[in-house]
Amino acid sequence: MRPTIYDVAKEAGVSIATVSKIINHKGGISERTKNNVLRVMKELNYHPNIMATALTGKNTNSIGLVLPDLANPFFSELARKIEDRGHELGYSIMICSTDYKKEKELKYIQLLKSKSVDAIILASGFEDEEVISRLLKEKLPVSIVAKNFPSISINTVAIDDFQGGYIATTHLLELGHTKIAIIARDVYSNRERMRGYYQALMDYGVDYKFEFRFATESNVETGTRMAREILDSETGATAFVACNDLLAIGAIQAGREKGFNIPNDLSVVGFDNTIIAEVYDPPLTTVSQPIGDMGKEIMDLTVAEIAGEKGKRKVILVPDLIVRRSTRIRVDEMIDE
Amino acid sequence: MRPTIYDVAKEAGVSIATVSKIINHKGGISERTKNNVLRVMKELNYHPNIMATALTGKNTNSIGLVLPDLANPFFSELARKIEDRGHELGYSIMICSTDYKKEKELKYIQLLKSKSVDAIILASGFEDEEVISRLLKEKLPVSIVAKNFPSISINTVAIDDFQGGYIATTHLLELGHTKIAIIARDVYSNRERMRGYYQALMDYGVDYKFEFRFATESNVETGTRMAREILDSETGATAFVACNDLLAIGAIQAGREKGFNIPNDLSVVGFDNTIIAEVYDPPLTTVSQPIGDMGKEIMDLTVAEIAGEKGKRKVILVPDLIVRRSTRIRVDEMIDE
DNA sequence: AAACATTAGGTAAGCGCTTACCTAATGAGG
DNA sequence: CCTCATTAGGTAAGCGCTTACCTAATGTTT
Repeated sequence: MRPTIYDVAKEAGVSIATVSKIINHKGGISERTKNNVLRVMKELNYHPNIMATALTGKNTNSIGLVLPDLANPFFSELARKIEDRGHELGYSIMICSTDYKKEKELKYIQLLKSKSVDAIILASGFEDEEVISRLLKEKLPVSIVAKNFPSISINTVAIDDFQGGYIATTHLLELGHTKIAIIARDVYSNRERMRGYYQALMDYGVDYKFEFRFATESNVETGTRMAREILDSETGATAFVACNDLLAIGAIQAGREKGFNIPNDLSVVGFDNTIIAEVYDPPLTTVSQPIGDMGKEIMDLTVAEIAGEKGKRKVILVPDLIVRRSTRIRVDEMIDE
Repeated sequence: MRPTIYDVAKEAGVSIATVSKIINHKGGISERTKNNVLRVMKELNYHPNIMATALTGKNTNSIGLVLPDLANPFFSELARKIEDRGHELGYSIMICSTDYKKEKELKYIQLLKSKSVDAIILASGFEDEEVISRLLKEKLPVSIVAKNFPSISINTVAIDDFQGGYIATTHLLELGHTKIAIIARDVYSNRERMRGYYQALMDYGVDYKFEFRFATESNVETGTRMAREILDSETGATAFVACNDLLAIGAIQAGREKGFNIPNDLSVVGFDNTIIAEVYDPPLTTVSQPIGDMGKEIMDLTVAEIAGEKGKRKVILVPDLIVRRSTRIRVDEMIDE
């Protein structure tokens, strides 16, 4: 069996209280005794039983992370950063993937609570504010990353989606495009990006309308399907802003189906700057969410809240446009003809 | 505060023992009492405190997963499957990324032990058998996925890497290639794949030699660098088998640098069939590890071991060649000239 | 109807740890 | 040399739960 505090106490010839005080760095113990006990702990390879510690009201040093899909590169990169910062700070992470299903969100939150995690980090997803606000009623610290609920007071790290949509669109606008379509899902962040997109269009005085429909999923096929519809329509498009890299790749594929060269005949900007954007051919121009910073920040905020620091904060990071080779100055159609 | 078993007992007018027996489906309780207690539990929204349960020697229903890098698509896809199957079976997963560092492996294993996980799943990595065999000394169930230690008796799910290397190479051979180079890292699985590669070359009687060096990392740049060296060398190559998709993409990029068309002038087969292979242009011909099956199998094996089923098993899955568009029949150089 | 088996439920110890409170020993102040 | 702080360490209760063992009240058997 694993050694317990009793084994250490007996071996060191002291009481368990003394051992406990040493473990917890409480005072009132002489250097001599302390060193001796420490030595015995080493010898026995003693490690406190976290369950027992947690039972007495202390923390479990574990944090739950609830996200839509761990297999999605954006979330796995984010999870990795959160994990790293968590470990630095002494916390382990339990990950749950919800597939954007409300019932799973509820189920996993319940599960994490019953595991006595010290806090829960919610990443994106969670269209339903009720889930959140119910959760907030309890004393359990909760924070949100990669998504912003403007109306809820909760530790948050997110990017400015509006600005992301704005800079993506502006980039295309400055390249001379006017027929710029957008592919987005019906979720908060995407809607914000669309607002940025419309704003940019307005600011540049371009009046482009196309028959917009929300994408239902975040994958390549959906992107292809959506882009194909737009390309086939009356209005057409010479550029796309896609609300994530997978959709962007779908759009590129739709363009290629039609024999377009990317970026010469069709420009596409993605979103998220996942490894896929980097690796794709052509490498994607994309709006980069600073995943590393987000992960670190949210972990720091969360741990601060666990530690009892009360002020809630919202950290809005600014997205960055990474210009690669999927976008290009628009060659005027007239010249071609 | 969260309600405890005492609250439920008092509210239902029974003793805590009765409540406990109901929770654990032990007999000796009348339907009437049982239903009443169940009702009270609902009302109070009671959930047993897992820490307390674990303290009395029962399981924590959590499993540690130690893998090299959660941000790597292969591992995040695998982790997702493991997570899903784990949740189905009632287990939560704690993930730790080691970056292939032995010290982190040790550290995280220790951490997971102190968290009282019911079992640990080791995914790939772990070049050092000693880490494993030391771990096996303890009663804690340990299993390995995506890697095989032939000499150690331990629950294992892996693919037949030798065969994977063999079919990748054979595919290229049958397309008429003879100058087939391989890009691999110095880890067990890659070495096995190389064995398969050499075997295939032998079986087809081709005698191609190039100056082989191990890749030091698994990323696109490294792949590019390795491929460039080979392409620039005296011997050259018309095809590559790369030991993962990222390296494969690197090789393709090296080819393109030289003005090669893929697959016309250079064929490349990857390994792992991650989302990147699917999404890349051209889509990668790659050896597919059945990630879903691996995840499910390893979880099942692990849970069986927790449940006390003793027979250890090694499940070797067969890899599958997914032919896409990064490989092509070799057009004879003579014709070109 | 006596003797016993069954059934339903309760009592209390113990899992490994923290902590409020207690005690003994040492040293300082007068 | 006595009193009182101070310091080093110990005692024991309690965190929420499980479980071996016990008791009381039924039902069965002859």
